[in-house]
Amino acid sequence: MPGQKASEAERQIQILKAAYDVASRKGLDALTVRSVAQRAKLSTGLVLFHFTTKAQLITALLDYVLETTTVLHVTGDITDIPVALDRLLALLRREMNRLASEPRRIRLFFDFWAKGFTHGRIRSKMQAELDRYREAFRPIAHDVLQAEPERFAGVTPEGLSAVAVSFIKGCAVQSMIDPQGFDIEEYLAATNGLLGQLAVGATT
Amino acid sequence: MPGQKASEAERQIQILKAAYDVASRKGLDALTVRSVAQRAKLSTGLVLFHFTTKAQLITALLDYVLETTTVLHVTGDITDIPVALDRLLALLRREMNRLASEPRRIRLFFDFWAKGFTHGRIRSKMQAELDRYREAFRPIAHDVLQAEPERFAGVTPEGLSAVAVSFIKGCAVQSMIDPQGFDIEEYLAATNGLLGQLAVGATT
DNA sequence: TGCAGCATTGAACGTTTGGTCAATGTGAAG
DNA sequence: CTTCACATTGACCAAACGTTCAATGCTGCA
Repeated sequence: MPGQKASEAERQIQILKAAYDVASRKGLDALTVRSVAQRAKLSTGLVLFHFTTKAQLITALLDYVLETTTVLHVTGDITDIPVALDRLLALLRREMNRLASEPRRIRLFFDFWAKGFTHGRIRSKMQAELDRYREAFRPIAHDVLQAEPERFAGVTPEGLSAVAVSFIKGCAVQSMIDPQGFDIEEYLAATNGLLGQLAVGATT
Repeated sequence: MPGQKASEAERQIQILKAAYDVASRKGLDALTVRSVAQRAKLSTGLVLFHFTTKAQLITALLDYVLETTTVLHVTGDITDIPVALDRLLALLRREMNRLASEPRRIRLFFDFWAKGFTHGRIRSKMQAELDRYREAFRPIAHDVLQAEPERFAGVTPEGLSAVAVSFIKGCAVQSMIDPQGFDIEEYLAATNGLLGQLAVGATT
């Protein structure tokens, strides 16, 4: 039964959510115009009526994922931590917890990341997103270095935030493929032992 | 013109190399029985005659990639470095250089990694490979901790090697998507600043 | 030389894909 | 109520896919 109209924006969101559902569960390879239509309980034609082409649907889905996933929110409870290095470690902990708490979301993120190898449009979006993410670490990295300049001589805020981001993404690589064997506390204990102890001694 | 026989092993290798060629250039999505056959200059039928099914060809390609790519060789020139922490840093440097020198190989590695999200057989192989890789870091991590036990109190060899591997894989995440903007020296300077300076002071 | 066994070929098949389109129903305007 | 713009449907298409298979040539052995 054709008909049953809905506003443009509503339908777009409905379809996007269905696409997200399919892709986050079964992977981007399983993202089919038909599979999306089925999950949204719409016809295949309607999906393409609103997004014109599958490529545009994928691009829209990527935007949706980037908007809701990777943004680094430095919330108040972290800003309030007095010692800069503790702030950084708290941020690392929270980001690592996200890996465990929303694995499907982040798997989809990396699914797009891998697709970026061969698809220029996707690559540039992922590249920009990784840059944004690293940039969000910079203020805290800056504070850490300023708190103990003599200790971290030669380390730039850019370098430190790059290392922090690499560390998190590397944890993701391990955690996505082996969620069970991924032990956050072990990672944090090692990181803390490598960086934290001296700092605690220096600032107290 | 049918005929033109070759030994079983020869053909398998020829086909595998063609498969590697296609997958490392265009990605796993472009790995088609036909594309492999075309690059190997064989018929489509012959590819499946030797590998029975596309899934088996992919599995064989994964084995081939894992055998030739991720193995961590701790060569003599690194073993000879006297200070343990310098050994670790040298190893990190060499692994990071690999990211830049064989990007296609490593991109294919991560292409498989992403496919592992949804394919159990691939996932378990990748998981085992990541475990092997981390294990290869353990001896050096052990040396580092033993050289300055009071400095790294509470850090286990397992924890340190896990952090080292995460760092490398995280660099890969950045480097694969943005080879140009990836600055090895900046990463190493930051890492060295975070870890190395104190150690150098302590051991000289 | 002739035969048997197997590697090799390419056409063919069934399925799934992204995309098109005439037909149909819906909701608002007149 | 009629009309009209348009959201919606599902059948349909061509292309590409993995896979099958009868036919065809090699090659080593008798």
